[in-house]
Amino acid sequence: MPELPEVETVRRGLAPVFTGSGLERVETRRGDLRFPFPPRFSERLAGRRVTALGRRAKYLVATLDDGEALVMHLGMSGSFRIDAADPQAVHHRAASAKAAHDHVVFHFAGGARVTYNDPRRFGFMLLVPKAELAAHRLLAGLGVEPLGDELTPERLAEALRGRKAPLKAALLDQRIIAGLGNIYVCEALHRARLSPLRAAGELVDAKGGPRRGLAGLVAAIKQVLGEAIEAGGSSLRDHRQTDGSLGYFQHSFRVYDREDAPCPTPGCRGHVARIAQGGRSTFFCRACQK
DNA sequence: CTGTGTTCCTGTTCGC
DNA sequence: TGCGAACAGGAACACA
Repeated sequence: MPELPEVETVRRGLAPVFTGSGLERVETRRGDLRFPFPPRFSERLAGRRVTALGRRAKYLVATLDDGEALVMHLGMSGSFRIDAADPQAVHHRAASAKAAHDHVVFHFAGGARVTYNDPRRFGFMLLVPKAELAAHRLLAGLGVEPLGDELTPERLAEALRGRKAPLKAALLDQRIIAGLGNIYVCEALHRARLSPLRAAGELVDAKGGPRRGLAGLVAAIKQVLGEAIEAGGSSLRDHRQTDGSLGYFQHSFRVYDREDAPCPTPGCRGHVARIAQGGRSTFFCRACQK
């Protein structure tokens, strides 16, 4: 379930392993995921050390000691599994492993392994020279990171000015805010009490500044992502979990996948509706989201 | 430039 | 129980 909080959770879980020992060997079990693997992928990684594991939007970026960067995207169904060098962990893994869609295995010098599994193969891996990262076609157009200081009501107003697309579509657009997906857009709009159907530009005043409501949206986005990361972090502490996709936060969804449930907004008597926007499900409350 | 629809792929769930 | 249809967390790309 890789939106920003899930990718960040994965990053935190993988970082100690990736930056611990050098890469001894990397196996690919097929020639491509969404895209073909880069030429000589395994050879270019073997013997390298990962100096840092970062994240940009929903991309994981492993910086290598030779000036390249391994960029990884989980698509819709990608997940990583850690098999520690610890024999007990290996033993447990043997009982629960399902290797059907294991496409890449990273073998580290200390004996640890990290396996990338992706049934739908919408994920991909790239090798990009560090100096060209910012200009890479997949990363160059990305909008602001929603966590941290860059995302402000003023900045968002600038990006939404004149937009006729519905708020739902605008927030899913990675060129505006980088890292939101279907779940967290629904959740943030509900918390901000804004309708996903509203034209995005309506939240911007004539001078291009933020209207009332935009500050609330920014706060809701940061809040829901922050809470999700906290919850995801607590579930990833258990590395024996074979499927990195469960996270405790799914139990905290207020509207996502809750069609017909009573609206959780205090005092609201509405129910969660489900509509399609751009071919994807939107969950919201018509009564309190305006 | 902006907005919308299609497409990649497999697994799971739902209605008959 | 079986079986086809609908749907799933993303986003590049084509096109009006």
